[in-house]
Parts: sequence; structure tokens; C-alpha cells
Amino acid sequence: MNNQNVDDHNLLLISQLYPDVYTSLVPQQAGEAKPARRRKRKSKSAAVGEGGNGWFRKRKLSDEQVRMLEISFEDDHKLESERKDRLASELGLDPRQVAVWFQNRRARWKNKRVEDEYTKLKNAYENVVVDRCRLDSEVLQLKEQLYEAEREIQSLAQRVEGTLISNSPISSSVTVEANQATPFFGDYDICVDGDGDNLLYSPDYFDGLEWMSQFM
DNA sequence: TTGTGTTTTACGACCTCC
DNA sequence: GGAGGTCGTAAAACACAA
Repeated sequence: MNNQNVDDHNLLLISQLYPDVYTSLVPQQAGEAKPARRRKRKSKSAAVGEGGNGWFRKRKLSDEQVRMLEISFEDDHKLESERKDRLASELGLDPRQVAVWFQNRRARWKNKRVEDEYTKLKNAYENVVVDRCRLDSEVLQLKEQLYEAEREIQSLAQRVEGTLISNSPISSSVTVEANQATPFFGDYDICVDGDGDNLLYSPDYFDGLEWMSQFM
């Protein structure tokens, strides 16, 4: 470890243990006046203190400093001048650091809000998709039932037509056949469909396909 | 140990408000 | 015009897998 590294190490320790001391120490070592609002960004080599060119070192705020800043941020996301100065002196930080911390904190808060908003919208969208699927399959089922009902109506219509023809004086020869084909109420059996509804059907005549609800 | 991805601190440019 | 805001980004600090 050379002298420079030893100094670095010591300053790091000081910055962690005594942030206020560190803050007051660093500008002196850097030979800097109070930082201007628009500080020139230090080059990487200057930032690590190479060649004694500069003592700027980005240091992480201590847990306690961050905790206090968080409490203050919870209180109000905006930072008035008075509060900034008060926080800075309480935490042993440069007011500029406090301002920057609040700027960055607001940015993080905004990002998180956008993320949360995105998650909410995504969940809502997924629910809508699931609902849509369910409704589509319901529509399909209803269409099938409609198709079956239409087929039955068609079949009944054909049979009614056949009965009328057989009852006419011209075709009296088919009367017996027609009477055999038309079931009496007592010929129906009762069964239960998948939904638990009672259905009437005639095993002989309807061949198990044609049905009607018992309570229609 | 080192490469790499993420988080935190800091800055410059630009905008808004008083 | 100055103070303080956002936005985008650089760079240090940190976490962690390989």
C-alpha cells in the first residue's frame, strides 16, 4: 500500500464513521472552495485522486444519513431551501448533496410508480383476456345448442308435415304407420342431463337425440 | 480474482416559476 | 435572472456468479 492508498483508506474509514468530519475535510484537501452549482465533472483519474490532482471521491452516504433523508422524503418529496440547509447541517452533508439525493430519490420514486402502474395494467389486461376466452367458449356452446334446437325443429316440422299428409283422404293407407310413429306422453322416459335438469325423451321414437325439457 | 450487471451519487443541459 | 425541477448519463460502489 503506497501513501496515496493509505490516505484513501483512511478517508474512506473517516467517511463511514464521521461523515461530517469527512465532508469538511475533503474540500480542504482538494483545495476547493464551496462547490459551485454546476461543478465540472471530474475525470476518472482525478476522481480517484491520482497525482494529487484532486480529492473528489464519490462516497456512499451512511445508513443513518440515508435513513434520515428517507424520513424527510416521506414527509415531503419537494425540498425547500430551508429544509435542505437544515438537513445538510444535521447530517453533515453539503446542501448540494442533499439536493442531489432528493433529485435522485424522486427519480427512483417515479420509476417505481411507473413500474407499479405497468404491473397493474398488465394484470388487468390478463384478466380481460381470460374473461374473453371464457365468454368465447360460452358463445360456442350456445351456438351448438342453437344448432341442435334448429335441427330438432326441422325434424319435427317434417314429421308434422307427414302426419297431415297421412290424415288426408287420399293417403289413408299410411294412417296406421303415422299413429305408430307419434308417441303418446306415456311413451317418454325421464333422464337427467349434465346440468342436473330433467329431460323427457322417447327411446323408441326420438332415438335418444331429440329431447325437450320436462317443464317447457 | 475477475468480469458483469445493478444501484447510488453526481453532474450538465434544459425547463418552469416567481 | 436565479432557484429548483426533470431527464439523461457518467462513474464509483456494490453484489454476485463463474
